[in-house]
Amino acid sequence: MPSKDFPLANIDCGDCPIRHRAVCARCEADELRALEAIKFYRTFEAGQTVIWAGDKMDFVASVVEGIATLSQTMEDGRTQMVGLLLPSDFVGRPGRETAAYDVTATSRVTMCCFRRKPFEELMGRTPHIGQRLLEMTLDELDAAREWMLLLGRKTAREKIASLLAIIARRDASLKLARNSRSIVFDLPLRREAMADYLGLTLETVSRQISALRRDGVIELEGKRHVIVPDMERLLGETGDDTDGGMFA
Amino acid sequence: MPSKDFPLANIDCGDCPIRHRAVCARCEADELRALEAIKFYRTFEAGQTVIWAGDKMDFVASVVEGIATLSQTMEDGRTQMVGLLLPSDFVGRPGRETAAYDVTATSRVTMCCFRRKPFEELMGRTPHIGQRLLEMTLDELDAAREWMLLLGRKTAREKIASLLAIIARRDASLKLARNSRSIVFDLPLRREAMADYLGLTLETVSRQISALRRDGVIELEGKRHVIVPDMERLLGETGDDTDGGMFA
DNA sequence: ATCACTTTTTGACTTCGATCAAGGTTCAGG
DNA sequence: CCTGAACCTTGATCGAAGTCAAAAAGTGAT
Repeated sequence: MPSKDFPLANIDCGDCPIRHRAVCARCEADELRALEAIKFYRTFEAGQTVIWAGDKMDFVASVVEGIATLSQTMEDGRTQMVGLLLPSDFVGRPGRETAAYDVTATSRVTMCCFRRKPFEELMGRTPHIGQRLLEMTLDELDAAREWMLLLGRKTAREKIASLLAIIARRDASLKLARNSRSIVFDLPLRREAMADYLGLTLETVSRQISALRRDGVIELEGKRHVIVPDMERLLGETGDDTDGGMFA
Repeated sequence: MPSKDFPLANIDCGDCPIRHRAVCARCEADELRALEAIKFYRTFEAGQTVIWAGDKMDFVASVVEGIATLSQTMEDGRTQMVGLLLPSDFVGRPGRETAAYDVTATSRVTMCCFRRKPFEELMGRTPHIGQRLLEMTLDELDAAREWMLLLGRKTAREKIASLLAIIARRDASLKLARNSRSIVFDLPLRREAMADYLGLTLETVSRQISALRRDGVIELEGKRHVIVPDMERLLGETGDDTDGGMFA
């Protein structure tokens, strides 16, 4: 979950890692060379598991393109998604050998990986990388806590509206499509993945999306393409404080 | 939420900040002097609000004694606890002016506060403080994600069992009370606070505690004093993976 | 275009936890 | 010891979301 100050629009990872949120910005030339030396790219197909919880993970990585999810599964199969990884998000934890969660590619995903040990050494020599990572981690913690409120206290309808609002906000590139107020975007997740994210069943997700459509809060073209005629209206359905304006 | 490697037993904040998890361990004499210069203590009575979400917060702090909670409230009054602050836990975010959550003292709480600006400067000069804070933040993120699984996918009974297990684990000092297998501890929260933590109502919390008592999973002396005759049994009720042994 | 497959929608029914409403405990202070 | 307030328990009922089942819509390969 990225911080609000680094919307996707700012990211262009074609020149990775220079533009990476985690490690760019204040890096000097020799640090960039050091990063270049330990990086490599990996691509995963849609549906492919990037790594299983408990596996040894000898790299940390940054999502360059595509969408991946972090999730936990109980023995009996119940699963809860605990993070959505969008381009520029960071995966893996310096100082930890094994992955704590399953990481799955939702679409075709390219990651820029850094070998863990050398990355940790570089972090030790370069304080601002650690500082940046701290900021990002604190942002993720805030996002996780906002999600706890959603999971613990919101109704199914509010959960769906919140998810749509979050996707709309992150998919800032499409904000101005069509004219004036309308916001248009594609759902990057299947109904089942949405359910895993929201702590619901896929049937309930489907029903609530249908209900929001019936009530005119959203329009659908196909199953994935969403049109929000009035963003304020959608935000009103989230149960969140609307003043302060996330879209201000 | 503290890391597992720093159980409460290791903490003795009488000599704060030397023994603080966040800032101790590797500090040199002059850093300790710098910390001494910017610290002050504050005490809050049970039930008192330490700080409201949105308030200006010009310090960061470490809990020395007592228990406080972090929580979010929606306009209509629904509230969700998002963190439990036990002794040695850190509150406040370097680089942020305003509090993101309500902080409330559950019991009488003493905090060791550091003025934020000088603390941030010290952090800039002393990389290992930032590193330690990153480790702690990552631990909190893991705890938050574990909590997301609980909120999204566990039944009321599993939620209660999980909370009891967590409290039992943190209250390590009392593990060996009585003989052999029994574990004994006091609940640091009222039923309503437990409900806010678990995403339930207080009635459901009460009912499920009664059910666990009826089924012999726990015994109660008064409302707060809990005896767990067989920890494995309780862990079996949490829905979590039991192998790997959190109590190993 | 057709077939096989996955994903989504919708319907009927059930269930878990919320809600509403009494009572019961515990404990501090008179 | 009594009283009031805060906290907890239990019961009856209700409703939101889960479960089970089937049909519809989309997708991709031949």
